[in-house]
Amino acid sequence: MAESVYDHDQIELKWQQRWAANPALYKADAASDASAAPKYYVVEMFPYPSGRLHMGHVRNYSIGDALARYMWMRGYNVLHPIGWDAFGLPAENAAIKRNMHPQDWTRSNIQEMKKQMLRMGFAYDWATEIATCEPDYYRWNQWLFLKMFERGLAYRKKAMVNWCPECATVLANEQVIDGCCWRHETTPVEQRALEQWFFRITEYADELLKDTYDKLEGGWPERVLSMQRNWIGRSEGSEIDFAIEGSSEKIRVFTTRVDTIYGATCVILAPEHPIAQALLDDAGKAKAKHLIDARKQQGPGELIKDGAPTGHYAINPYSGERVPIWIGNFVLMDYGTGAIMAVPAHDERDFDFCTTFGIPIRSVIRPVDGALDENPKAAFCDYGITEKSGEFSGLPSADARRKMNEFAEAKGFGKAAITFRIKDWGVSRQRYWGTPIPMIHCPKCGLVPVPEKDLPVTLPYNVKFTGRGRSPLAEVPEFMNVKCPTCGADSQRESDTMDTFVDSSWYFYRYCDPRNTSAPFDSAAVAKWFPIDQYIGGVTHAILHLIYSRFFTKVMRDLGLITNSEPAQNLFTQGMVLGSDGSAMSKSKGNVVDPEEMVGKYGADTCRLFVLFANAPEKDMPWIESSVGGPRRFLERVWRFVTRNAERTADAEWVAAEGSSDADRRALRKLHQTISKVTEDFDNRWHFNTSIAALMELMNRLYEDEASLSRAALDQILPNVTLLLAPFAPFIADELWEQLGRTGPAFRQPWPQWDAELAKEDLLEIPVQVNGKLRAKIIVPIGTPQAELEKLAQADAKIQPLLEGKTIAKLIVVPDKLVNIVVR
RNA sequence: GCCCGGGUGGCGAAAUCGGCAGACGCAACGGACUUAAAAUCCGUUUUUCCGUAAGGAGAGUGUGGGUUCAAGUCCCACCCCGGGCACCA
Repeated sequence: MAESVYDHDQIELKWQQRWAANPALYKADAASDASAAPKYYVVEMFPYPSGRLHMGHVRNYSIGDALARYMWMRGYNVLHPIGWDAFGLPAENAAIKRNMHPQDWTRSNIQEMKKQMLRMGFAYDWATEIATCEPDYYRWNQWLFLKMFERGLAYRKKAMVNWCPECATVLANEQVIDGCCWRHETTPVEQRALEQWFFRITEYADELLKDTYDKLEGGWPERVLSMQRNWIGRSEGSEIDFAIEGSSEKIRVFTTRVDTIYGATCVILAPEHPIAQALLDDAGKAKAKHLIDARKQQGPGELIKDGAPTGHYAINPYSGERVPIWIGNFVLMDYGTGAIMAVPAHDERDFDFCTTFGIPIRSVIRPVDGALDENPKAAFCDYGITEKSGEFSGLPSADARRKMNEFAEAKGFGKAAITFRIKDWGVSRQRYWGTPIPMIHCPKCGLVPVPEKDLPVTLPYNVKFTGRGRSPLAEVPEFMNVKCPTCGADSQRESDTMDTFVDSSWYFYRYCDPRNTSAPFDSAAVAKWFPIDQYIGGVTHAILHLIYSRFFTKVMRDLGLITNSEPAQNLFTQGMVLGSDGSAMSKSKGNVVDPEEMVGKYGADTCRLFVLFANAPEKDMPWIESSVGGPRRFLERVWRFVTRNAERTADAEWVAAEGSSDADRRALRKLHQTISKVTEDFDNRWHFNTSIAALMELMNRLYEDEASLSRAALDQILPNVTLLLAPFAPFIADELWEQLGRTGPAFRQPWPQWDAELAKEDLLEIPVQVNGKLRAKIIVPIGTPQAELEKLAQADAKIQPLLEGKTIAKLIVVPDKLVNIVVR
């Protein structure tokens, strides 16, 4: 075979067809006897089927694919599935804006994206493909919902939603832009209270937090863990009851600084607090409503503190003091108890609020080594020593907190308490394109779950999408009208659908048993594959998806469905792909690059190599298309080298060089060093940019000595180069493999082994420093002993003059590394 | 404000455990090949100064200090950029 031209289209289309003809190619081995290969379960976060693959996907899936192929070559039994996160708002927006049915739109997008993925050559087992919008998947969302309802983990309560008065509809958070509706940019969004469904994730808050330390540390990126810990936001403090003067009701406040309670000069309620609503007159209620709506419209960080007195008073249970009760916009209803005691002397926010409204400031904590500041200009928030605190005076903050908690408990007006920042997960969406919540509202029996045998509750197809009014499902009588399963009375279905994060919270379990019609999955099938060995996705999901799926795992464990407590042993978060302007690629910025264009021009192999070569995968990747020539030229060089050397025998020049063992030695040494380098990159840190750089170095070396390489050396070099390339550029690898006369897919060959002896350099260049400055280099055999290095370094022609007339104070010799002579 | 990342040539980046800073690639320039161009192959490319040259001397990883024989790497303080959270009591 002679050198030929690298024609990516011809090669890649040929292999795409061959692979498609063999669907078992990327199938995991179902056999589970002890002698079988060890399992490896690698999952990349499944995409939302927008219709087009974007560069972020290409990056994510190229990383995962390289890993999957490598693990196959290392002899593992690899499960590498893919699916579609197919429910969601964009489908509905498309319906409103372009009059396309969400289901048709979604299904055709899936077909389109699947085509693109096949073109990229990703090694997925398509037999496991799932789409969350199909009833055979979402029925198990409903089934899990019912199980959670049975256990009290799914419940209903009133909650605020964004409401656009113009559309007369509920808006998702992402449809609210600067406090206004996405379709009416001058209409402020209002807050309305609706009965909605929640998952009791707070029940698992402690375990979710604890396992970030006990189970995930080491396997998950530290920054993801720290984001989750902040999100869970565990906080130790006290709950204290303030009696309301002239009422039997009490206001319960949460504070982390009960030691400052003698400095409390008012109690502040969230405007929506039920007690506030009871205490306020009509004018006060109007003010409260104003505070609530205004808060939503203000961007984060710019809320100006506002509030009003209720005209009522509360009694400090420690001091017996009478303090005014206020409402304040900075007090959050859904954190703690929705009420605080304001201690302006020792809390910045309270200081701010109280100075605005002329509420007194009283210091009760002094610095450990200072005096009490009676007229503070700012809040003193550090721990210190209590003063003016009755019987608790003179104690360090920590002791005061403990004693005061004990006191409150003994007297029955309070206790030590732990509060979490994380809230129960609101799963109701007033939307069409999601999983119907399997509940029935019966006028007689109340809330009745849909019996399991009636699942799935399927989405009706004929629905009008006006973008107005309540949930679209509520307008479909055939869907809504149903007999109560308990008493048979005319009833209404729940018209809300589930948050799409429900779909993605357990999809990787379904992959293990994707066509099961009698359960979400077979427990034994899951036990075989879980936990996921490697989960890969964007850091954008660091909190929501990754905490919800951890929650689901714990719930499913407690339901007896699975035995693992965490879904993924290892998590890898890749960086974003940035546009040429350095900001995230987005349609609105117009800096999006379509992978398909690039694949057309350069081929999928080049495209994959390009995204992996640009930089380390966990870092954000700036998009500089002009550098794509590098990876492309590299593949061309590999192609030419392998094709023209595959059968080279009768070349006179070459025959003459047959004895040239130096070239062989150098080439083989580089080959084995490269195998070692690429293997280490896979095993330790996935810096594929350096793996590919190493392959490029190898090619450069091979070109240099090409004419002198022996047949024997080439017979070792050519197949190994091909195999080293296989995880990154599967098309060219399979083609070259075939051209080398081999059979079977390249990614199923054993991964090349390196020979440490062959990889070893025999001569080393050792830098010689004088006083830390590089002055000379000596060439020595590897392993030259310390004494010998000392002698050689001092004898060097460049070093000697520098030593003349000086005394050697110190001689540092690191064998095979460097010599440093310290002179005086 | 708090919590994470990060700052290295004209550009993307390497430097994995404190040991030769700039591997690999892009762009640029030069050479070979060619009637010519493209492609390809080979070479140069951090920077300043001295030298006709071979070569030599110095500086250099955001800034300022420190530890060390030796610092991009460790410590302290600060500046800038990106991301997350943001009145969480």
